[in-house]
Amino acid sequence: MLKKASITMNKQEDISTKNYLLPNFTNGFPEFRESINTTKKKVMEGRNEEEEKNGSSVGKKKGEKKVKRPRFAFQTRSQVDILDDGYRWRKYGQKAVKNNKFPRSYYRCTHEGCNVKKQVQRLSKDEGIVVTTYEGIHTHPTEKNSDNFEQILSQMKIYARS
DNA sequence: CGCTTTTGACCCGCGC
DNA sequence: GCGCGGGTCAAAAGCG
Repeated sequence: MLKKASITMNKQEDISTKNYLLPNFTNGFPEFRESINTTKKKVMEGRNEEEEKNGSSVGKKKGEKKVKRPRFAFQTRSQVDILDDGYRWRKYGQKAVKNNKFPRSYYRCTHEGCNVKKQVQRLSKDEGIVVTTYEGIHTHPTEKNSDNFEQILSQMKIYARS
């Protein structure tokens, strides 16, 4: 309901988020980078690998091909959950987590063959902190170039690459 | 009208 | 084996 409209209206917030994000990437927050390495290491170890579901009905879950699906998590200071990164996301689930009173939302990229998923969670401690976790790499170009968020995505792709 | 969101049910891995 | 926590499905509602 108040998703992209809010983002558009809260453009200022997005700018703040950007300014908050980019220095983390370039200058490097120790915790941040460590988190990235941890995530990447886990992915490299193959701890978490998922099968790509593709054109089959229910019931086929295990024993399929294992696709390395790099995950990347970062947190932003924003009052809006959804950050418009130029891709189109379809929400497919929402679940409440144990330690946080705010639910976690699950999104999936609406593109044929693009199995990128994203989950957004807001911390109950700080309402202004939103944790966004990307999973997978987009295999299609960005539709919009509305924001400089594309650069951030590029950074994320670089980190998630290998 | 075609799409996304909503929301409860289902499923799965894991710990007890 | 059962319950719990977390992730996904799918049917129906909602909205441009």
